[in-house]
Amino acid sequence: MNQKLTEEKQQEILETATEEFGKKGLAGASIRSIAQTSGVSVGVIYKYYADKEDLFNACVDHSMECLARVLGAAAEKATTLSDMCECLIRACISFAREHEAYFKMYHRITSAEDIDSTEKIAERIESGSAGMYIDVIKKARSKGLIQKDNDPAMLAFFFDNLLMMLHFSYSCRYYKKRMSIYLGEDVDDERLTGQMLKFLMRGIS
Amino acid sequence: MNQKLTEEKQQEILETATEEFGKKGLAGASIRSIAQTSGVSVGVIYKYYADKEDLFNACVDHSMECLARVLGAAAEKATTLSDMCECLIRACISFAREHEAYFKMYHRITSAEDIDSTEKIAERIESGSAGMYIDVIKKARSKGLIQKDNDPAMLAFFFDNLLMMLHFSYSCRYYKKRMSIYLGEDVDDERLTGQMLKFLMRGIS
Amino acid sequence: MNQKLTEEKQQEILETATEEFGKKGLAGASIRSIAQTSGVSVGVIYKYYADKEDLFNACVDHSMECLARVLGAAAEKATTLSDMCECLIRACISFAREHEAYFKMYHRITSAEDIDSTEKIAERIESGSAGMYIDVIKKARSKGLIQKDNDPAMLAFFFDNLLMMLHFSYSCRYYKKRMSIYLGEDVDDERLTGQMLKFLMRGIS
Amino acid sequence: MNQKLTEEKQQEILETATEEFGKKGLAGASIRSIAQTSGVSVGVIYKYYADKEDLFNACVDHSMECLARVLGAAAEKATTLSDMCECLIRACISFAREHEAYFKMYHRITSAEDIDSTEKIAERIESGSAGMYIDVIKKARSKGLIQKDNDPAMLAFFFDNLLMMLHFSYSCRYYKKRMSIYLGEDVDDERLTGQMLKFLMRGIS
DNA sequence: TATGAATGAGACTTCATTCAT
DNA sequence: GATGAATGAAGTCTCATTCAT
Repeated sequence: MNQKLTEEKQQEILETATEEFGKKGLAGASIRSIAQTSGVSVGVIYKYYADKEDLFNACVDHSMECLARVLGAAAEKATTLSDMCECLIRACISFAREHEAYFKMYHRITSAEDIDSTEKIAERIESGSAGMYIDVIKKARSKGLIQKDNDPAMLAFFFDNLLMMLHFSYSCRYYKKRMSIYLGEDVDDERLTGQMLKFLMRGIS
Repeated sequence: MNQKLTEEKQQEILETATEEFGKKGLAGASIRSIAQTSGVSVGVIYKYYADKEDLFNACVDHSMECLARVLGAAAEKATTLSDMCECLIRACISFAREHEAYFKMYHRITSAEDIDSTEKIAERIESGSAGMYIDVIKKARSKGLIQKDNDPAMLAFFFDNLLMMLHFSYSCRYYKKRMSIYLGEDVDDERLTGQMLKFLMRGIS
Repeated sequence: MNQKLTEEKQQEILETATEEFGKKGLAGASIRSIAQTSGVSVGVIYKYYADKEDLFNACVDHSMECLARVLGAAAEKATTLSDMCECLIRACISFAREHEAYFKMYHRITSAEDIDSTEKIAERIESGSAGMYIDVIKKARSKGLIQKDNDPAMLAFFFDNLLMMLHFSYSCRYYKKRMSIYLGEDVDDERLTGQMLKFLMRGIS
Repeated sequence: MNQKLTEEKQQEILETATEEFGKKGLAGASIRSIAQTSGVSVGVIYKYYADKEDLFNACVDHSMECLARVLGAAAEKATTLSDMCECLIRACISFAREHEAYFKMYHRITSAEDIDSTEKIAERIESGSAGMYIDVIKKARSKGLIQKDNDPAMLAFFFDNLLMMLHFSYSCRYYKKRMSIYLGEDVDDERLTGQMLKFLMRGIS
């Protein structure tokens, strides 16, 4: 079996690791467990990644790329502010449902308190969407759709805050439970989308 | 050095542990490090807490009690919906600034994916505020301040979502950085409070 | 309660400790547990005994004194060899039944492999009975009750070996079970005494 | 140094551990010390054994197998009762001299007072020889070599008791010293064998 | 090149012993 | 003198990382 790792195997390692890190965090995850679940030897992981943290970072990158791709696509195909919001909400919900692991990973990143690169990672992940949201809102404001006394950056911030809580609510155990406390056990996605959209659009404009 | 532990020393252990757990999580934190930072021996921690997890839980309880006390007080002294929102926002910001550790701890709780008690903890922590927010909003709706087609539970959910992101933005490294990307390096609390209040009140009513 | 320990309390500590050491051995026993069971503080034990080993030794001494007293008394009141054997067998059985702890302690002593004083303790404990048994047998031999080609020391050795196995069989878990494998669950002491006496007397003479 | 453990190294661990457990007991023995003495890392021991107790049990099994093999062989090649006794005595002495550690281990087992499996272990170890000895004696009795008023089980019990004391006297420190008190410093094995055989055969028949 | 056994630092935890009260 | 909380060395065990095969 001394064959080079296939591309798929590498992906599998990454997915498995993302799952494990998302579930147990950097400290709690076990390299051996990741290797076993992926069906590779421990050694091979160290051929591709310098150490545990390196693998963790790779998982972060992988998750964030996927996430950005999906949300970016959702935002692009929209024409109006309202449209964009709706697309993003829907994308969030369906993607979070399907790819819990990525959002769990995202949540892990947000709790990295003792890693030096936290700020750099935040910069890398958040700048894009922040800029985009602010731009869209600025344009809407210049069109008179938004009152002048509202700060576009603030609005974008609040908007993204709601979006973040939304995807965590659909992917992380604690937030799932919390949502069920507020909205009951079986949330009607369609209804939630409608209510959130209304809340958002009223809040922005 | 065999002096009985003073009440303060016990508090110090709890605070130090909260800090460490907030920073590194349950798995990443080290009892020895907590003991050293608190200036006590390792053994004494096991006099007061059965094991690492027990200490972790004590930190959770301690943090959540403080948090509930402060936010509860803020909510109680308000009379109108708008008042309550403002008080809560202000309380959030000032408390998060002063007690980062408690909110970091809160954030740790929300990332517990592999602990069976996660749902129970969520229940314990979130039920109170959820009920209260929903009640207040229901009353406002029955007074005609809120349109009938809005679901009070949804509104409360969105409201609390914004509040959560607010305190994390003032206490957790990642979220701090993220806020600065949106709002610049030195956020004007007063201005943020005003903008958020407006956003919120428009969204709700 | 700052009163001097009564004589009874001291005895209680000794008995409790003997029980614990007999059950768990020197390494496995816990000073705190002994203190708690005796109803005294840990500190007081260290007033009377320098350390754990010192307490262990005191328990050894205590057990061996009791044992020697009982067996000595049994041997003394006998006049003939056969009489002495019977008295010793009976004393062994009844004493082992009533004072398991002392014999467990005895068994612990025999398994002390890494203590320097093992040989000294053996000397102290075994010399007396060895001398006595050999003397009695020598006398019997000079009376012509025993054939000349038998070595009194050897006979005494075999005799005491059987006696040791007898008391362990009545006090230690392993040996109890072992005896039940040979003799069935409920051993008839009277019958055992009779058979052993016959075996012994035949063997000796 | 990351060489795969050879079969011999594994045996060495087992032997070293047997030695250490025999000397200090389960509680007193140290895994680290066993590892060091064996010249392996601590971790490797946990590769082969789940925990300390598992290693202890492996040592018990190993010792008992060896012991059973040797004594079994000794018993088998004998044809008469007297022959068997002589063979067993000789096997006991020479094996105990050469493999003190196994008998120390045996002695440890007999002092396990607080382990629930004590009875099961006793069953496993003692049943075989008990059955065999009783059988042999029954046959001898049916041939008229033994008087009818003797209980074969009792005789077998006394016989094995003497055998046990014999091997402990040749392997355990305390019993070694005790034997020297009875028989002098340098015991003549040949003479002891002869005397014991006579004592035994007289006692039985 | 892939493997996975071996390594050993370091984690949690216990408990004999001390000593301020 | 008695107490029992505090100490901290030492134990068991885990797991990231290495490296001979």
